[in-house]
Amino acid sequence: MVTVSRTSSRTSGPPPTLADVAERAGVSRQTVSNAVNNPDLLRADTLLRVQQAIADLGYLPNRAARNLRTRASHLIGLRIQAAQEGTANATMDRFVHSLVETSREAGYHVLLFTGDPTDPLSGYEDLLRSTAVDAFVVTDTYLGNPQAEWLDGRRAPFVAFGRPWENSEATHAWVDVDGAAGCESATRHLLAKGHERIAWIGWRKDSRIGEDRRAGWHRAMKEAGLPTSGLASRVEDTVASGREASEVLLDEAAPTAFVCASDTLAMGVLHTLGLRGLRVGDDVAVVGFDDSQVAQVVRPGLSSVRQPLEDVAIEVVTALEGLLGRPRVAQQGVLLTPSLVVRDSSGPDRS
Amino acid sequence: MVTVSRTSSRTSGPPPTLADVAERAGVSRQTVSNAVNNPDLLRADTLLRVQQAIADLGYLPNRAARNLRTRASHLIGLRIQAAQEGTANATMDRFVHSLVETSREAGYHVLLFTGDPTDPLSGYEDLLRSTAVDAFVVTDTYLGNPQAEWLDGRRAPFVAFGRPWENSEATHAWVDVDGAAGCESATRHLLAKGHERIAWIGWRKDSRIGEDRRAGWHRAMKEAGLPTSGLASRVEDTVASGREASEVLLDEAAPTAFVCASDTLAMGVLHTLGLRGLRVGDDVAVVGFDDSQVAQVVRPGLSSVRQPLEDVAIEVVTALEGLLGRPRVAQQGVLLTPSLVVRDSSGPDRS
DNA sequence: CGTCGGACTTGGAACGATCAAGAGGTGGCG
DNA sequence: CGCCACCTCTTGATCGTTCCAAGTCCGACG
Repeated sequence: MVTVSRTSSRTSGPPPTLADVAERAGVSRQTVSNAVNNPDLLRADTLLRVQQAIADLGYLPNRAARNLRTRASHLIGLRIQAAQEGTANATMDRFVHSLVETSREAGYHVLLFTGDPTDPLSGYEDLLRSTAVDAFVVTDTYLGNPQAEWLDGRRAPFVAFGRPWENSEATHAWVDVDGAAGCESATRHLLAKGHERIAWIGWRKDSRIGEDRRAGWHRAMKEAGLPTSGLASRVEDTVASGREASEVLLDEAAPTAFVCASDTLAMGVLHTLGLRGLRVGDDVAVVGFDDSQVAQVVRPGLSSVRQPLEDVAIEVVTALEGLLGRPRVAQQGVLLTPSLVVRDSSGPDRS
Repeated sequence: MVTVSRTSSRTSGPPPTLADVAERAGVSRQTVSNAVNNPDLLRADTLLRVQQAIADLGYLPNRAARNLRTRASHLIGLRIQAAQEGTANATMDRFVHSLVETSREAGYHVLLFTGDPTDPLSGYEDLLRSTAVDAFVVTDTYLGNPQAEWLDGRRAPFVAFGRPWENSEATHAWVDVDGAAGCESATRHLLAKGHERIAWIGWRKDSRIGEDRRAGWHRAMKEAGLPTSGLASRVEDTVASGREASEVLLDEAAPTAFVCASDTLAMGVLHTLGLRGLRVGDDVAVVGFDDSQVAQVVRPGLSSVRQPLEDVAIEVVTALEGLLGRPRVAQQGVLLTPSLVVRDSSGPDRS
């Protein structure tokens, strides 16, 4: 088998530098630099000659040298959680993919790091002070984000995926998904099918995200003139909790449908229905949140609210470009609306 | 609220440099550098004085400068796939977490990048030539890996997660999980419960990984003196394929248990059993592969072969350290054994 | 015809760290 | 006493790029 070199036939020696290109093209270093960074400054024929030399040698600027001179790394730091096997993981995975893709188009790469789970700040500081990254994407805001305040104080550019719940006067850029709108549309979807007793299973009251999603369910019910009392349950985000909560609700409030704050909880509901011999969709409808892998492969398919993570990534990168570019373009908050993926667990229209 | 600065009370100005520390400690730049990189070279009292100055100023070496001088970035490149919603994603997610964690302990960070999905090489070249990363972790080896040959040709350090199936004389470092052993132990597990007609649902014949896993099932069956003919099916890795394959197998070969090459296929089997009113575990046992999120939350729980991804990450990083360290320590291949996670889909012992 | 302005190019310095080699002091040994 | 080895620390050069200010060339204009 013959291996064809992709760009140049040079045997692998030390990589070519700006000076090598300059010599070959018969110009100076600076001219080559301009050819790369400000092509407009060169006469057309000179530019062409330089570009040819660059192609011949397979030249690419040395990252470290450029970073040192320009005081920028073109890297974006993203802290990921310790591997907790949960739905949140898969969601984050989708987001990371989109972020990497979008960042690349903007000329940035994504650097992953971890930190002590109990300390929201660990990991950030070292990267910042060693000038390893230009900016951060902060996602771990589920329990407030001291990161925001701290990074702000350090004048470190960052964009948060997640609203500043605690501090409504926060001035940093953020992008978030309107969970309330998602649950509202899920509830409306069930109302349109003829359900009237729709229950909510969400997270404990100290979860701002959980309460936000619950508000969407509540709003839709009130607008339809339906009661909500006794129809809501707030528990841990586990399958077992979802199962237990749905058992209690079925016994005490006899709902015909469930809207859940997560697919994990929704799976718990499906377990309960299975145990009681109730048909999912036909007897009791269920809608989850996150459109996880699980929702897609379980039988019957689980209707679920899907976050537009690709769009979130795009907005995050746009905000980053605003923070890092010249001139600085400040951006406040962006709220995106999720969509509902309908599957069989929604059931048929009720006559 | 009072914000307490974590390390120093300096107002955020330009970050301190080696020279700043040197001046404060009353020594030269080089001495500070040695204090950081080769503390043994300093006299104890001098070292203490320098360390105090470092702490006072909150000094951290500038990454770009160090990278330029040492010709190393302390970054490891990892190419991730375009977001295909599949079980493989979640597996990769677990691996990425472990890799980031382990790399950090070895002084490396993980840089994510993407490439044209149809071109296994795209993305690698630019990072390599711009000296953005020191090495790669190659995971996308499911369809052979021309990457290995190409990177080898470039003398680019890399470690593959996945065996060089095509080229058994490949000399690069790799780490892989023994899928055959996993499926063998899954099959043995079912044999021990008293099953005799155990079917296999795997991937199409051109998948080396799929054939390897199948070999484990085959070996266990042969060792038990049981027939395998008519009990194997090879299909696409989708839930629907798993459902269809299991229907055919049940009709034509009446197996009492299934071993599957993936949780996705196993989910298809569960669907079939549900549709036919067969009790999972009690009537027909099922074992999947990957221990995905799905296996954990479905009811009844799906027994599954779990890859030791944390250990894979450790081995990968060890191999990388061998490649990048001084002296170079060559490492060939490492094969790790997965474990079986038993859940209710295994069913009770058959009398 | 001389000078001026604009377009383009050039050499030198700087970014902040490490490498290589040298300087100063102390002690041991012939 | 003198030489050398050793330990400790310092000095100058360097990595490859971009910034800065000065230089060259050309045609145009007074």
